[in-house]
Amino acid sequence: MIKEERFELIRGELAKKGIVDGDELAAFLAVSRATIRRDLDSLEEKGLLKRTHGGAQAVDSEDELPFHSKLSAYMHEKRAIGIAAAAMVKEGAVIGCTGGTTVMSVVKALKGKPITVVTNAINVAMELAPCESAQVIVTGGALRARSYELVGHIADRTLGEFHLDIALLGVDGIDIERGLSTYTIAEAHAAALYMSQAERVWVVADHSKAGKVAPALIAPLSRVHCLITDPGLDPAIRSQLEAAGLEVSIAEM
Amino acid sequence: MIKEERFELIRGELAKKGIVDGDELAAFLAVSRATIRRDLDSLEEKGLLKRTHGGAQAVDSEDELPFHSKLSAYMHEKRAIGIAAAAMVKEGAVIGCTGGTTVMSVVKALKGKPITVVTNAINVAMELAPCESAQVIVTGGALRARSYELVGHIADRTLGEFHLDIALLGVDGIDIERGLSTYTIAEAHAAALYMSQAERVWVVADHSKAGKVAPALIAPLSRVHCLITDPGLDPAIRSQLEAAGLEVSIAEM
DNA sequence: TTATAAACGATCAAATACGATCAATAAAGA
DNA sequence: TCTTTATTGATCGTATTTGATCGTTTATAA
Repeated sequence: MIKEERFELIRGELAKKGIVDGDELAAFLAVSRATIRRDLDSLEEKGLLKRTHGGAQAVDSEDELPFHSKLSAYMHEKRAIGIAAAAMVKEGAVIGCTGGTTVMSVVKALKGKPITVVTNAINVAMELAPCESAQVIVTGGALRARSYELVGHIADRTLGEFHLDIALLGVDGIDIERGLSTYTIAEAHAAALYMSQAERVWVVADHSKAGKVAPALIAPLSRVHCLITDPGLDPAIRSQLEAAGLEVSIAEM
Repeated sequence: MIKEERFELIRGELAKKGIVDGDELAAFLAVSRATIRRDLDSLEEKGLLKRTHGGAQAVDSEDELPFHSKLSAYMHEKRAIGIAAAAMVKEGAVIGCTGGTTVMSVVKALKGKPITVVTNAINVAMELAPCESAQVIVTGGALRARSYELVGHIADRTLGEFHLDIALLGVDGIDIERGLSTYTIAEAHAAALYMSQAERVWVVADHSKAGKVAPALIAPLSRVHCLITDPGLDPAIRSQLEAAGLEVSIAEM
């Protein structure tokens, strides 16, 4: 095992867990703690992580994309949601992923897990491309301008060929009355299709989406099994959602 | 086993794993470590990998970061080829694109043109995603680890639904006798499929690919209409290719 | 606040890989 | 065939990396 190999594995663990422990890394990579410290120093110098006492933590992805950072709202919340949702995924699961920034957070946290991902979002696929542990299926279809989602009959047909354990949906609105919604018809159609193919439906969204209704309706809340969101969720809305039968999971931050 | 054969195998391992270990390579290729070191030195000089202590790692073909640019193999040539090939594309054309760094250069140069692109490479799709002028169709399929290409029956079926004006192929070998070749069977299969759907077949490759034969054969040269390469092409090989009926286009640099 | 345990940085010895050199072998040409 | 050239494997001293051991600093809890 050469140094660069360790670097890659450390980065993988970091992307998966967000924070890593020096002792765990030393055991995992079968090297001494001194070496781990040196490795973490090197990686920090490259700006790929931030040292902490006892280990290291991932740099916020906003640092990775300096010019996009301000555009992305609730960055910190989405990151926490991603880690929480990823922790709920069992090994070997088949997961269908829509596009959207919150889903991307989950996918980043899923790196390194042995799972199968079916997606119509090419940015999701790009994220998992370097990862050998996950099998990735892309639906194909026409690429929506200025988005990263594939739509049309090719996407629909491919999606129909898979059975999913989990449909992982990012939405723009969650409302007691109107259910799930998003901004475009094409995305709503794709989301509905994921739902119909899946055993369980998970929705990931930061708390700002709760109580909102976007133009394109996807499905009522009765079709959703689990919502993973951040601690900012209004307790009143949470009660309503849970009364409607939703399992609400709050990510730790 | 001759030197070039080892080079190909090393590149194959590198493409597969991203990082290779000197000892493993020595055992795998049944040569001494001294030879491996010399091989890695040669390959680094060509910009095909980056030496490290104990082995080597793949150059990051994705990152166009300035300080990585020098490491990318024949980067200057590929840019010139991309511009030249893009200039030959008429508005409204339907182009099928394989993966590979040279094809990516062409795609970058095609930005802004009103065309339709059909591709099984998600990095090609990502490149064109922000672009509103081009219509992009992604074939779908299983994502190959450490590559960005989609393969399998889904990709094949989708490709079969399109008629292409131009098949734009990036290859790893162009040989008078053996024709076009690449490193993996899956890529070769995809390339052959593009050819069968296309009116005209263009091959883009830097001059180092001329005279080379990679493990997986795609098709004989008689099926190719045009080769776009850089001025480094050996005149003798150029004559042979032209004698074989190929239109050889040399990019200005 | 103080005590304790853990992690840190600095340093050194051992292991490993490196580059340079040379002899042996294989391939190409006179 | 003999010579020339290129390539390989082995050897040497050097440089890098690693693991262990110090004393010191930092986090946690009593």
